[in-house]
Amino acid sequence: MTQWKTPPERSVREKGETNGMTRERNEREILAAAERVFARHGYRGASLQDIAEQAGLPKSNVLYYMGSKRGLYVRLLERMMERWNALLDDISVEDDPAEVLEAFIRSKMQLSRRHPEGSRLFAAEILGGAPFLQEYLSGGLRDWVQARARVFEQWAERGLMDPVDPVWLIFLIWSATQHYADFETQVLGITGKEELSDADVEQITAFLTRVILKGCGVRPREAR
Amino acid sequence: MTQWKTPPERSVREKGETNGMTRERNEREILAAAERVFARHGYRGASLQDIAEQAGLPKSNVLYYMGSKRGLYVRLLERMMERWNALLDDISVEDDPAEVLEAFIRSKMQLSRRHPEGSRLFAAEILGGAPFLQEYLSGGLRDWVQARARVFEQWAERGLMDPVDPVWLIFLIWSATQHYADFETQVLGITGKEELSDADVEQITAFLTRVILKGCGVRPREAR
DNA sequence: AAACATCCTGACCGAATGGTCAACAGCTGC
DNA sequence: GCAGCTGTTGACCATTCGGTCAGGATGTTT
Repeated sequence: MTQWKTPPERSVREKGETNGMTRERNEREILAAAERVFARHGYRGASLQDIAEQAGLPKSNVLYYMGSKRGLYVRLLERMMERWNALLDDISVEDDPAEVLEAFIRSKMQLSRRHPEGSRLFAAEILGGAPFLQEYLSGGLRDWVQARARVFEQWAERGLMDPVDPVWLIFLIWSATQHYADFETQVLGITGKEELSDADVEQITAFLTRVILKGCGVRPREAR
Repeated sequence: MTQWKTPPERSVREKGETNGMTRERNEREILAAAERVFARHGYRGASLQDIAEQAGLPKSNVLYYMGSKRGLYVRLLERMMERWNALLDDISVEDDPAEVLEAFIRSKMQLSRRHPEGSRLFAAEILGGAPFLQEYLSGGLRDWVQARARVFEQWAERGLMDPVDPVWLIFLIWSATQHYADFETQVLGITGKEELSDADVEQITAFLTRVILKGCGVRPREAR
């Protein structure tokens, strides 16, 4: 006969909660905890035990909701890709380069700031050779980059900016903004700050905008 | 009585090799394999079994040389820090900003290119909250950054460059160059290349130098 | 050739891993 | 009030983890 422990003192579900509410709350809690753990330790290094503890649930419950470690991870990646795809969705040659570039830098910076764990999760996936995202990188994201690169080139032809390689420019903006999420620990350690305030972020955004726009010969609107 | 397997077909050591040679060769092999695996999967996600297989040795042998997983990891980090510290070792206010910034960008780019695994290992450590490097970040590296920031500020005072925040400038250069090691998978996926050639790297270096120097108002020597 | 140090490695260990399952509890619709 | 989903969870499993160790193999020294 199996020896059972004493029954649990309390269920995780709040007393008056409906089923749907419980699911929603627990899933949210699990996804948040998992994003932290996967971002910090990568796919292999993350453990369901750790995720479960941070979500305040038993490990079995995490598997009940998410099915498997792999499924949970993929779901997090997809959520992050959606956020990314919403960025700078429509630009055209008719737009003002200064406005578009500043909007790009600003919204990318906000993505890093609003979802630092997601940004780091993405970074960890790439560092590990992007086993789950390779298709996306050479597919959807590639098209995204190429389309915007085209617009940059046309701006250059019209003399609105220097004829720099547009793909390297996109990578430059990407890396500079991504850095503040991925390397937050380093930035804080070196600056001696405890956290980056809204004012800090605004200052960094202004710095990046100024240097990058000037660096590729884009004149701010009012200067034309 | 313990049941022994058939004796090994061949020892790892080559037949005529002296002891010292063996140690050197095996340690080199282990460090290279470990750098790859730690970079890809982070500290927790890396397994000694995996490292041992990639080094072509039994797991016990890895532990014989390196003592422990932790020790191996720390040794790799220290090796990478040495490489980093050798960068841009001495600059002064009297130097030419254009020369120094270009040298900084170029040497940092080469570090990413020559030691991509080491760069990624470093990135993974930071992503994980820098449990082994926190002290270094808020100590030695902080001083390194502050010292160079001082010089940048003095250049700005002398009108040799725009009065931009020097720390954000260092981070910009850092992130832009680091990106090509850490996100190599992404860069290759998006550009559709199989690998970055020397010519590609030269082109990127020139692009970054041009944009960043122009962006913070540094005139190349010949233009003064 | 004997004595000694270094090198090598399979067997083994306790702990932790992702995942399954059966038993139970609570809300929901009839 | 009762049947049937939905939610909950401890026990359990095979595998892998980092690490230890004994004992054999090889190289070096005398």
